[in-house]
Amino acid sequence: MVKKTSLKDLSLHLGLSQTTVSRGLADYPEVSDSTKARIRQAATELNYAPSNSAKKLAIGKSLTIGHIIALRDHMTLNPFYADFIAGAGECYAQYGYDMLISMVDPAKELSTYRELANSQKVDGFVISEPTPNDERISLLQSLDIPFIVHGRSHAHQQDTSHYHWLDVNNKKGFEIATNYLLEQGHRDIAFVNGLETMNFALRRRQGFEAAMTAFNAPIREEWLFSEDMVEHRGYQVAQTLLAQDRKPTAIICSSVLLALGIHRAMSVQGLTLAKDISVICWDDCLSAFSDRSDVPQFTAVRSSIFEAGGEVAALLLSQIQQTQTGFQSKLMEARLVIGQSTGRGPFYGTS
Amino acid sequence: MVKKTSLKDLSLHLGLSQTTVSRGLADYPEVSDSTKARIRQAATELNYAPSNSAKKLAIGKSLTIGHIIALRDHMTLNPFYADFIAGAGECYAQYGYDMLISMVDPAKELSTYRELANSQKVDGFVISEPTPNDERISLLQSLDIPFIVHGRSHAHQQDTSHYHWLDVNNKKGFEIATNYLLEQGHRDIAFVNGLETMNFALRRRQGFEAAMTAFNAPIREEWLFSEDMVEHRGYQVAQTLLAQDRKPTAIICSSVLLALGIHRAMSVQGLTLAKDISVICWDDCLSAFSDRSDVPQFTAVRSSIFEAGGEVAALLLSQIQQTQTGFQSKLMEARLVIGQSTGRGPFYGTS
DNA sequence: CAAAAATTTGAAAGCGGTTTCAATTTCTTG
DNA sequence: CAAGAAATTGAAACCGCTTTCAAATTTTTG
Repeated sequence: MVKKTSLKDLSLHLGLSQTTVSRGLADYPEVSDSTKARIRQAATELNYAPSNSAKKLAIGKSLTIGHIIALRDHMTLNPFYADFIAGAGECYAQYGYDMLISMVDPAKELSTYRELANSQKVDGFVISEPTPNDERISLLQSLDIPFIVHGRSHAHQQDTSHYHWLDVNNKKGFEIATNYLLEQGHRDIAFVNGLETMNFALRRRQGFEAAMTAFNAPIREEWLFSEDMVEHRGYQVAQTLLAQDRKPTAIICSSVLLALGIHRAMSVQGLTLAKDISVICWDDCLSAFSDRSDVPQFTAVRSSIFEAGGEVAALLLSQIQQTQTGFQSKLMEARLVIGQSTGRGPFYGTS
Repeated sequence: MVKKTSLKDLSLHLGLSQTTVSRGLADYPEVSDSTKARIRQAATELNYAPSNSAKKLAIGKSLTIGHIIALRDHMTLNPFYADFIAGAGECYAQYGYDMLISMVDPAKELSTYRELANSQKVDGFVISEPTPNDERISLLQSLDIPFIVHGRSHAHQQDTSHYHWLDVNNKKGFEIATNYLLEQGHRDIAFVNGLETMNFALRRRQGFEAAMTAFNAPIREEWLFSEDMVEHRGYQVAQTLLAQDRKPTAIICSSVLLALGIHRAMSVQGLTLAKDISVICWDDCLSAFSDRSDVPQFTAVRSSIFEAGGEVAALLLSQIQQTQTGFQSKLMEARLVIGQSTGRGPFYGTS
């Protein structure tokens, strides 16, 4: 391997001081345009590339954001998280930041945060999937390192002034969806939620219940589900629902995968989407699952998790770069997109 | 924020030289046990954490592996890649390495490799989804930086001595699968492959054809498909197949998503897996799609892409750490796991 | 017990940038 | 044209760690 050219080499070659060369490359105003030009040319000629670690050491920052992922018993990255990271990564690249991803044993999760922060490997963190009363939040607060949470932690719910977050309006999203079904004449609506240990699922349920209650539509306990959001579970839940005497005329569910499973169960029974049962799902716009057709298969409440990743990153970076910034958190709105999976219900035009 | 304790602070506090403290912390043999103990205690007391960038600068390595992901028109991370990364990340963590993920515009892909290598942000790269005659390979070779390819690039096919790779035996995997179907008495076998612009898909096709030919079973052109591996495409292809007069008795396909789509199309027509049509798919054991039941839904050729990620990482690290290592590439074998989607065909027991 | 060997410790020179503060050169202006 | 202002450039300190080479101390040995 050829010896790398350092700033010193470059300055020697140019007959300038390291100072000037450094400034020239960083486009400082006090360097004359002519020398800047010379410097730049020499830099490309000698194929100069600044050493990252030297720079980091000098400026005392890492220009790196950390994402720590706890791998619970080899359960790997879920596809939601992958999209989220992709969105964030795109933003980092734009601002010249790097993304450090650390896969760790859950037992070592907290110590990894501590280590990355102390060794200054990262300038900030993104926390995903906050749990109720998340320990990571208090840890990072005590370490006094910038971070942002994607979603909200229960405990800190009322007092949001203590940490930055970005969340999507889960409640409103499903409130709108439920209202749409109600307006279309549905009353018997089943709700297949994600696991309600997670904050977003709770909020979605609140949205559903708020809409139903406001409309005076009955909520049937046996039509409420809190499931792992995978195809298989959707299939099973739908089987259960379809085996009952009284079947719902509409189902609202928390993920496209669940919707696919529900659809499969319907197909097996010869039932058709929209005509027999209307289905609305929450769609995180995952690249892997989106059908790119003009009229989407499923009517859905959409909120791109990729975009969310980008927003989270942008918020965090602005927090890091500005010395004194006002408190910034952000609630994104999801939007209802009508697809082919919903139709009119028996009470259409009644109200 | 409290001022971080540096090595100097620590040595001053201990009344020792930085040299000794540094050695003590790194567990060098020439430091006496008693001083080591003192050093360690003081380190924890003062909450000392070494600066990463200082270390990197001193040793001239980054202890970081780069994964560069080109985001083609906002198409985000595919779930395969996410699992792969998770596997690799776990390995890196074990060896004290970090993983740097860079999402870039495809136009900037090559320059990003160059920049990361030159600025010494990374000590090596993992290349995924090699294309025929991949430019990245020649670039990294010329940059003289360690790297490993997951999969193989066409051009370098015969001459594999030029770069390290890890691949799964795609050909043999589907050869075995096809043989299984043939033994079970199937002859009319359709093949729904991934896009055959990709090397792995080509190899799978070779496996299919080899088995069919060896068995003297006819290959029907109109039963060969090369598709995007998404649920929707599986559905459509199956619809086409099921609309023909002569239907296959078995379908072999390149992904679980395709299999799900095929299954959906069958359900719509009232057809049952195994009984009416047998389906075998390639299963990358993605955490998101695996059904955790004892008897899996689909008979499949399995090869964990998570594991592959780990192996790739391990191979690369050993390459980096050993000064002089023999050439190491690795071919992993996939294994056939019988599930509920296959049954006997019309020619069972004939041969 | 002195000399040689082994064990510990330390001073100082990097690693490759950034940045402060001073020095030099060039440009204005009375 | 000399003096002051403005524009450029540079010397050297510093970021925090590793490592070479020398020095000091302790142990072993004849």
